[in-house]
Order: sequence, then structure tokens, then C-alpha cells
Amino acid sequence: MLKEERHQIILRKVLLHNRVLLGDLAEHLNVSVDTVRRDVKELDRSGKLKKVHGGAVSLEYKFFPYDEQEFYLHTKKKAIARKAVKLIKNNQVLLIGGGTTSLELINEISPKLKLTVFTPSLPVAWKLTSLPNIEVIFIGGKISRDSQVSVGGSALRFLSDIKVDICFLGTGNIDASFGISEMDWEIVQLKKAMIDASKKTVLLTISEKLNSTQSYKICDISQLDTLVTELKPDSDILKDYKNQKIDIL
Amino acid sequence: MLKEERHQIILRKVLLHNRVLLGDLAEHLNVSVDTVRRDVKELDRSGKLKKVHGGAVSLEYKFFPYDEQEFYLHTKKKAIARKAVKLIKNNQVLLIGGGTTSLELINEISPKLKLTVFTPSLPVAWKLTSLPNIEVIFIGGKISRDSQVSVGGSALRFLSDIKVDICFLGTGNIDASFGISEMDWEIVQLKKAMIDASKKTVLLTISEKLNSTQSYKICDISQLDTLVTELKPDSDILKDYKNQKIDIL
DNA sequence: AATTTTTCTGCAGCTTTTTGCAGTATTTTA
DNA sequence: TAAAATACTGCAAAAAGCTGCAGAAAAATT
Repeated sequence: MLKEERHQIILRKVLLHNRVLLGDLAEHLNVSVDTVRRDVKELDRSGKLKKVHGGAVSLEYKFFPYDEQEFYLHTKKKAIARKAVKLIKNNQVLLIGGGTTSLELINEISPKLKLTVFTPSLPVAWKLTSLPNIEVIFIGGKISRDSQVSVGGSALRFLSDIKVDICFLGTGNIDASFGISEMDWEIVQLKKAMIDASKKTVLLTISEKLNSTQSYKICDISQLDTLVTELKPDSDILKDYKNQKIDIL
Repeated sequence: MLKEERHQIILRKVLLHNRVLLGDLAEHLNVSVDTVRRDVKELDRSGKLKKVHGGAVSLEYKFFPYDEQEFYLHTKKKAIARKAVKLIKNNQVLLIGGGTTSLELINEISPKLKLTVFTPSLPVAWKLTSLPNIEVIFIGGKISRDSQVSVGGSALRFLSDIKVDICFLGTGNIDASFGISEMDWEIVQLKKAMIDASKKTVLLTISEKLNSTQSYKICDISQLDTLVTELKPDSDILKDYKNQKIDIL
């Protein structure tokens, strides 16, 4: 295998999956980790990707078009994802919603974990296919253009037939007394169904969305099991939620 | 063997496979590795290819997000897409399969067209969401990792409930007598169901796949309505298909 | 047709690049 | 802070590249 060839394959993988591990590459290319390390180093020097400890990441961190401010919020979402991923155990069945925070969560999932994941989100499903040990099941339906998520009766019916271990819900608006809410009616229906379809529900939300409400209510705080934000669990901002029977990470 | 002759052969091989090894070339051309090395050096100097340690790579060897290696087929696929898109009329309901040719088809769809499109393919669905007047309905199910397409019972059941105007099937293998076939059993089941779910079926295929067969049969030529290749309809290569009751574009 | 000139080809010896490994240092994670 | 994972360094073997040369092949000339 030519070095040039390896470089192309590495670049493609990085662009496609945003993140690659040297070990995985070495296995896939049938060369030693050292060789891959050297390859990645070269590609880094020529500015084609960014080398990080243990692997490499894409420079343009977005295959799917997301809004500008995503960049700004990126570190917060990463922090949330780091905490949330620890809730996932081997061989579990998950349900993952849409949103950039969910995508970040997938970035944090170890390639070694064996999981079954249901999702109605196109970007999430896409990203999951890069992980080798995950069975991805897409919940079909009418695709909502702005959120890239399946909505509508078909998706709801599908959800009514499953019961997964954990559901991770991406950012909505949350208020200590009103509960969680959204502005899109269809998405609200979907999230309701997702919560019903899981034994445990984990809400991933950046602190900006705390103490805010939207037109349509999804559920009460009491129906959630865990709340993950980028803040420390003992932060003042979270005090209204601590009295309620919900785990805060 | 003349030097000029070798150069042509080398160039063709590079274009076809994107990369070549000097050793392979030497063996194939029955000359020493040194000679081939000198040939490649010349071709490199005149800018026809890129010489690398151990061989040479095509200049257009670039990243293409969905397909593994066949970037050079891009123009052919575009030609197919141009012809196929003319079959689509306003307000129709379509079913589009996976594959790069299908993606190319979507590129050709006018933003003005108002359509409803069913698809089991993640990349296709994603690309469709960028078109403003198209309602996208994703056929959910277990996502097959290599093809990024929903397969399995859930997808088949979904398909059994619909009847669309036209189904566009991406490249499979096609043979005038054996019909169309695939190597992945799950994909075969899916394509069968897709054909059953549509009033008309259009097969998009590059000429390379003509007169080739795979393990599992999908259907006879007679079950298809239209065959679109990059060739002219009166091409000799298509003569075996002309007797059959199928439109050739 | 014979001869001279030029180009091409394969070979041998030598240089450079690539690659995997072992040992050591550094970073990450719990 | 200790254990585990990852990174770096130098080294040696293998592979590939380069150079000069002599004979072969092709082209040009007489």
C-alpha cells in the first residue's frame, strides 16, 4: 500500500467521521500504529487535519450544516457530552434525539462500546455509522427540514413499539416549574413519544436554555431522570432543580 | 514495446485505478522496474500524473464523501442523472434508492419542482433536505453500515404500504438474461420491495455494470420500465437489452 | 545497404526512504 | 498520584530511488 494511498484514506475517514483513532486506522490499513502516527503527523504539518493525542480530528468540524454560533458553544457541549457519555454501559439500547449536543455525545462514545441505538435524527444516524460496534436503527418518517429529524405519525407509531434503556434528549427549553418545552409542535410530539419509549430519560442542555420556556410543553421535570449541563452540579443556577427528584451531573 | 505505448498504458491504468505500483507496471509491461520508473518520472514532469514513493497516483485522486474510490466515474454518473431527471414531473411521488448515482440525480433536480420523496438512504435524505419544495420521508430501519441504507423487516413493511409514481434504483449489476442482481442479501430484499412499491421502476447504471451478475437476483429486466446509462441508447453495448420491453435512455 | 549517431534499456553499486520495533518519556484518566 | 495509553527517539532491515555505464534498439546519414 502506497503512503499516498494511506494519506487519502486517512483524510477521507477524518472528513467523514470528524475524529479518528490511530489504533483504528492502523488496524484498517494493516500497518503499525507508528506508521499511522507518522502519516498523521505529515498530514498535520501540511495542514490537512489536526493531530491530537490518540488520533486526529477534522479541521472543518461540520459535515452537516449547522448554525454559526455552534462554534461558540462547542466547548460547553463537549463538556456536557463528556459527562453524559459515562451513563452509557456496554450492550445497552439507547435512543438519541437530534441537536448538536447529541452529535457531541456521539463523538465521545468509545469505539469499543457495543450498543444498539435508535434515533430519528439524520445527522446522528450518519455519525453513528462511523462507530464499528453500534447497531443503528433509524426511526423513519417525514423529515423536518430545519432539524433534520423524523416527525409525524409514522415515527410516533414506531416509538410506541419500543422501550429502550436510556433516552438522550438534546437541548430544549427547561424551566423548574413549567418543565421542558419546545416551539415546534411536531418536535414536541416526538420528544413526548421518545420519553415514553425509554426507561430513563437524560436531558442534555446548555445553561443558556435553563429557566426559559416555549409555547408547547413536553413534560414535567419529574419525568426526567437526569439533567446534564456544562455547569458544576452544585452551581447556584441549578438550585431550583436540586429540590426536584432528578439527578444533576 | 515503444516507450510512447507504455506511457499510454500507464496513464490509463492510473486513471482507472487512481494508483499504480511500479512493480505491477513492470510485470504487466514486461520491462524492468527501472524503465517504468523512468517512464513515470517523465509523465510526472509533464504533469500527467503524480509520482510517489513506490508508484504513482492520479492527479484527480480526491476525496468524495460517499463513495469509496470511484471518483473517476463521476462524469458518467452526472450524464446518467441528467437524462434520468427528465422523467420527473411536478407533484409526483418518488422513491429513490441509495448509491452515488442517486445522489447525482438529486443534484440535477430543479429547486422549483414540488415533490414527495421516499428514501431509505441516509445520504439521499440528507441531500434532499437542501431542496426547498420537497417533502422527504425517510424509510426507517436498521442502517446497513457500508451502504448507509435502511434494511430489514421494518423498512420492508413500510414499503409494503406505499405505491409511488416512480422508483429510481441506483447501480446494481445487470445482465440481459439473468436480470439485475446484488451481492448483499439485505439490499436485494430492499430493492425487491422498492420495485413492488412503485408503478414504474427506473434503473440508473453505469456501463461498467452492464452484463455482470452477482449472487442474488433482484428481478428480471422485464420488471423494469426504463434503463438509464451514460451511453447513447443506440450503442452496441446495449443491443442485448433493446429486444426486451424496456425503455433505454 | 552499411555506418554512424542517438536514444533506450537493464544492471550493479550506492543512497535515500520507509517501516516496525524496543526503550523511554509524556499525557490522560481514574 | 499511580496505572494505562499514547508519543517520541534511535535503529536496523527492507524497499525504492538514483547514477553511470555498456550493450541493444532505433533513427539518421552516407
